[in-house]
Amino acid sequence: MDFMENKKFYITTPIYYPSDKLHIGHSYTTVACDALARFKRMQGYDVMFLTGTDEHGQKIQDKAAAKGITPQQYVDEIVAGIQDLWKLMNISHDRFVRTTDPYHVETVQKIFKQLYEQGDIYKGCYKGHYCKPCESFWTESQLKDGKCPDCGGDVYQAEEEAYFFRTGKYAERLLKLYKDVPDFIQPESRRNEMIAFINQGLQDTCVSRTSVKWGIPVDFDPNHTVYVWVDALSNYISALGYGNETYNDYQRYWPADLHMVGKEILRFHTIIWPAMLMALDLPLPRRVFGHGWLLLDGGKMSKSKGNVVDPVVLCDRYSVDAIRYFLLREIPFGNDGIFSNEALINRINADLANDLGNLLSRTVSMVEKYFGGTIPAQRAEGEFDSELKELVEAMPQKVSNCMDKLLIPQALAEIFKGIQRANKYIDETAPWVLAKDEANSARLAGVMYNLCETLRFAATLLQPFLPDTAPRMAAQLGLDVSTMSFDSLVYGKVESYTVAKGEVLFPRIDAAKELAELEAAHQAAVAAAQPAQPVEKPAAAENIEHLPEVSFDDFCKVELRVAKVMDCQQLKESKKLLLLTLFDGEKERTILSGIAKWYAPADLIGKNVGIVANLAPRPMLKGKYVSEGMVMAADMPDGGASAVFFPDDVLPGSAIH
RNA sequence: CGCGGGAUGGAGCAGUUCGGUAGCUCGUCGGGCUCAUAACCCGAAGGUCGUCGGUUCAAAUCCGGCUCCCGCAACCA
Repeated sequence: MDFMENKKFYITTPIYYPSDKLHIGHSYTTVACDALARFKRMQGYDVMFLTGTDEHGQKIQDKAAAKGITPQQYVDEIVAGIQDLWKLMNISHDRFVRTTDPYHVETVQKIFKQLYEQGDIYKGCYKGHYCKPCESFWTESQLKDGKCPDCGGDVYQAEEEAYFFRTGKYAERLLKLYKDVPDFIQPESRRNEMIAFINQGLQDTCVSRTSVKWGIPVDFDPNHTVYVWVDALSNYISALGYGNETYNDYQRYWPADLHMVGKEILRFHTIIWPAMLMALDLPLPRRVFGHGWLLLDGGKMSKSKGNVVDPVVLCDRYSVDAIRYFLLREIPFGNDGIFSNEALINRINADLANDLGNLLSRTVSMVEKYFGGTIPAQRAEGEFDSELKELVEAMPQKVSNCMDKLLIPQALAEIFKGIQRANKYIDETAPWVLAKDEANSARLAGVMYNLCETLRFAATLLQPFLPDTAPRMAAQLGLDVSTMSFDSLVYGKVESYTVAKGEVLFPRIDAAKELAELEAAHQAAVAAAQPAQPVEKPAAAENIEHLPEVSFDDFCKVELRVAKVMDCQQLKESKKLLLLTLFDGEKERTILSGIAKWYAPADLIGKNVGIVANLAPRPMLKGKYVSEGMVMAADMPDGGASAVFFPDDVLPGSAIH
């Protein structure tokens, strides 16, 4: 066992972008990493668990400006909230890197300079289109009809001088990497996607901006700031002290054993990041895992469905460990999982309350009742023992194997198999029958001992997943938490137990009542949104983004008019678009509107809607149609749209101001 | 023919590589037990494995056609 001591394990979460509060999805990623980190620590690994925040960029610059504070003030505030959340959720990160930390800045500047000097970064001219929300530059060919291919939002012409990283140069080596190290990208299905992406032709990556002020300056060319990739991805080594003197752990921990990322950023971690490291001639991370997303009931996040997705609210209501358990147990390996209050309550009741909590409760009660709290040394074996014992003894290795393969839900399932087997064992041995005859005392003691051993194994193995609960179990079992290491999982190692009944581990939730309460809260919210007598402050749209002020003259350049929908068709070529024929007071015009998901043609025909009348006509669907304007609609919280209607007595062509 | 994923008892999923009694969790119903958090244990009902056809002694599994759903992409000015 001693030679294990020097093995290290370096695991990272993505660094989160602090433009808004984090949601339950971020919690999922971080909790998964935390469980892995804690598990490895328990196994005696020298663990470095890194998380942090990616704090630069146009979006944050804008948000701060809108609030009238500096970007630094803005991110400081949000980052404090993130750190509070991790504290609440018992995240055991060893280090928290912020890309605004001076040491990180120093490292990024050094890396940038080195790559430039050796020719992997070159200066070019970017004749591109920039999308603010996505913080992305797009080439002409990438643009979709002049729109951002990611979000479909506005892009504006940006002809700026920029530095580029020669990603394309490393295409072959990347493909070879995927081939030589099959585990590099996980789950495996995603590897093929990355290969396909590279085979489409890798373009060089733009790595600087002159238009964004809130970023790390390129020290040898101060007009430029470093753009996201070199800045953000470098956190994984800057936080170890690579390129700076603040830390000195690079030799000890690099390369990373696991970069855990969401599937949406897997590409950057499996292409740009390794390419950068190749250019720097540094070792490559061993594994990048792209996990699935936590989807909400019905596919999309929707407050109207009564889903509470704020992790703080959930933790307050159901306890941190309950949420941790749900996240780790419910999301299948590499796939998306569904979050619903019902599933959450179900999991808590079925697994944590009924199986685990109740097993501890009934075991401790019996030891107190039959033996005054201490199991006597005189113990007899009997029928059913071997099956339970074998299962429990095999548990640590099975759990460990699952964790190595990142099968976290299965790892938990293995532990709960033991718990369920112990519940059955109680039924089989019927201790209450044994207790009736003093002659059975030794056998009864044996049964209690086996139950306590099972619970000890379970508590020990659950520590990484349920860091609050495991010590509470230990306390009731009379165990010292500090002795509960992975190595201590030898059946029979603990000689005896003196238990002490404690409070219920996980109170059972009355599902019907709870769901009714949530529904009531939802109804109340709906009622509040109705125009009550005094208008109450309604729930508001989230993440309101402001645009720069415009002059009245500029506003007048936009021609808003009422038009009547004469005809409307669902297009075969598109699921999202409706083809509208509108009478604008003078003539009929055609507009394609992306509201097909929310309106049937019959909902619209004959109605008066608001349109933007002087928008430049745009060819759509490969030029098959030309859209001459835009139908006004409000964004809905569920991602839908609500069109602007006018009463029938408003005449088509009427101007809107 | 844009790329990919999926369709299995009421719900959520496994099984499909290398054909051969269709399995798990939750829910439902019945029974048992009383140590325990109305918990636990056992049993039952419930599926022509999306559809049509092919190969085969035998197909959820292999082959082909089709339908529907979900991402992404085309695109929601």
